[in-house]
Amino acid sequence: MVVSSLVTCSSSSTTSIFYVLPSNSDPPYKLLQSHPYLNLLSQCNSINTFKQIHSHFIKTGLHNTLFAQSKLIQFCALSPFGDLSYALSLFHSIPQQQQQLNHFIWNTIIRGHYLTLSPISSLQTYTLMLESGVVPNSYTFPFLFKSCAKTKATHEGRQLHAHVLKLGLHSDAHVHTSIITMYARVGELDDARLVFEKSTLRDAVSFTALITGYISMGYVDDARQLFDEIPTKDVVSWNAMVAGYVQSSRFEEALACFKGMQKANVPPNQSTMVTILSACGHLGEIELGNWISSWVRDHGFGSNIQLTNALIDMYSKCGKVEKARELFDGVKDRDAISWNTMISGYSCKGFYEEALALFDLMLRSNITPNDVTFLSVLPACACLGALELGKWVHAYIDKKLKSTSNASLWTSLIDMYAKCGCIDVAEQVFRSVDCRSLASWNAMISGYAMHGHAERALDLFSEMVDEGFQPDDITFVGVLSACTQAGLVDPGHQYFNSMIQVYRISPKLQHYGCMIDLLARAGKFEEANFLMRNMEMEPDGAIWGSLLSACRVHGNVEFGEYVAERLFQLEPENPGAFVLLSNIYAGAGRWDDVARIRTKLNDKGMKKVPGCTSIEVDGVVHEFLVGDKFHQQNENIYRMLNEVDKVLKEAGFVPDTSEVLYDMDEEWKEGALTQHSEKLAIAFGLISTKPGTTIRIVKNLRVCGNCHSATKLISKIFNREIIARDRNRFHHFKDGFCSCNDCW
DNA sequence: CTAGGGTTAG
Repeated sequence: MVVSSLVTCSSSSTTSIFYVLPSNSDPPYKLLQSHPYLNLLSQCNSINTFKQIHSHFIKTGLHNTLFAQSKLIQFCALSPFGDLSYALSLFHSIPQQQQQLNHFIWNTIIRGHYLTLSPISSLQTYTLMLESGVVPNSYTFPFLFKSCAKTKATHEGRQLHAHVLKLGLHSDAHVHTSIITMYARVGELDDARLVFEKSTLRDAVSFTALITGYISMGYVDDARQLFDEIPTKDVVSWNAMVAGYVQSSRFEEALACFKGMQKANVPPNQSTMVTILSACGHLGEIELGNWISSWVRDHGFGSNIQLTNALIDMYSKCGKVEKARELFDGVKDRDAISWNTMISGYSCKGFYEEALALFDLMLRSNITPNDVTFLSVLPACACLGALELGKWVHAYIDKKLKSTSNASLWTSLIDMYAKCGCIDVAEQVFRSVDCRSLASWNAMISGYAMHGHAERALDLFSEMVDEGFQPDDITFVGVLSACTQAGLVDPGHQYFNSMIQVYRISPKLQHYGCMIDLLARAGKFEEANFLMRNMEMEPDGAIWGSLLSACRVHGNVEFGEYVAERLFQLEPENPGAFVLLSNIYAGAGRWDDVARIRTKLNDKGMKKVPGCTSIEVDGVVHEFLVGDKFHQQNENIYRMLNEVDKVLKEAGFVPDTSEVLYDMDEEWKEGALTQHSEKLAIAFGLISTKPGTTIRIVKNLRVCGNCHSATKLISKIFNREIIARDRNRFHHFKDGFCSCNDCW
């Protein structure tokens, strides 16, 4: 509709290009500008105050002057305290004859529509303006072009461009630049360049408009070439270039550009610093970050919310999360970005409980969360196993953010459900997503893999390929780990080879890691060793660790000693390697060696990472450490533990004590085993949920053989499904069996 | 009396 009316108006306007000379009876502007009531308007900060001022205008007869009317309309249409519909009713109360005399009012209404996020109404107002016989001037066009840019109205933009040429306004600097910006923003770079090159107007502003276009399309190097041609670069052109590098993740170059700016003696401003802080965060450049922090303080920008948000982001990305929180707490008027930045800071650095606590505070403070919020909250739910909260977020997204077609959000939901043990719900979400992204396929495949559903993972991989998706390196991490979890040696080899030969993906350390783990678990230590020696990179701690753990399963003391020695060299501070080796010795009954390792550990002052299991009950996450006695319900939990042990004993359960680190007497070992964190969490689950309810727990370490056997029996005797996530994968315990088939 | 280019969270 806009298109056709523009076309008709454009032809009619060609026949009527003449300017109506102002012939109204307004007093001279100077006289009115100093009128006390007009000064009142500039200080007005609410619509009620405005109405009072308006009534004064009426009482004094001032409202009959076109100038006063235009000022009233200006306030209503443009002020954040204004009201566009009020502006429109004022506008319509002006007789058409009078309207025709005044460009200012039309231009203001067009701008008002643009500001109230209704750019189409701007264009419609423009057509009304033409129909009324008013000839647009150079002030009319910039906001029209901005409106076209915002709605990607390329066709309308071209027509407006034609109008500008017919009216001879193309040599006006403002109009000229806004045309370049329009073409650049709708993605018509060639046209933007053409307009730029045809004109002799080549100042920093028009250059920067074009440069920004190139940057937004990802052509940063072309942008740089243009940038170097700018005769005198001002602060905005420098800012655009610096931001260009940041937006394309070229952070070092952003900092280099910033140095160039300082060398050129162009003082940075707040925009510069916001952008540079982002680069500092990504690079971990805390020193420059600190310097900017002082700059902000010294320039009196301490209460600038954008700068403070950028500082919060920089500090948390550099690992100074507490410093970030201090800044956050000091902000008076936090905006949504402040909250999201802080949550994100916690979540990215692994402070999941803090992230969720802040999210809770955010909701209590009546701040509306958005998709960015949930992209931090969902991974925290996933890692903590906070399923109830995750479900709440899902419902919220369904209700309020359904229109947000943010693909990452659905991927995060799939990942959250998978990691919280609900693989079937993860699948439902996956199936319900309209526009599946590569990431969502990857999340689903990895989800199946960590639940030990190798077949479903591999089927999904085929389905994905059939639908024309090109798998990436992350896809193959999922596929290969599915093979590893299920012990599928031959298929594992086949996928590994097809990754390299068919999909031309060069294997990364993680892929080799899966293969080495797969071979070692199958007891094929020679093959595993061969692969490790022939890969292009050095094995990391995770690979040596998986080998060591396989040695423990297969009781391979000799190779285990060799592997442990490598691991000690690589990660001297990691107690896990000592613990595993000691377990290997214990399994072989070599208690002298167990003692030797223990002494080594003590000499180094290292402590085993304490086992920790969390369980969510009624939306609250409860954490249990080994031998924890600090829970509110401690007595009831231990009463339940005794009950569990009694029932297990009656069922003929004999604890296997070979995995205990220290060579103590057998009775003590048994005592220590009963206090493993997963058993505490399960006991708490048994007393605090209804009979028959599924119990879901998350453990920070791998589950030990003893707890694994015990949990299988508990699932049968207490008739509970128990879904346990350990460091490596999921275990679904049901009716005395586990989904991992005792292989993990 | 109005109008052109740059800014942060994922």
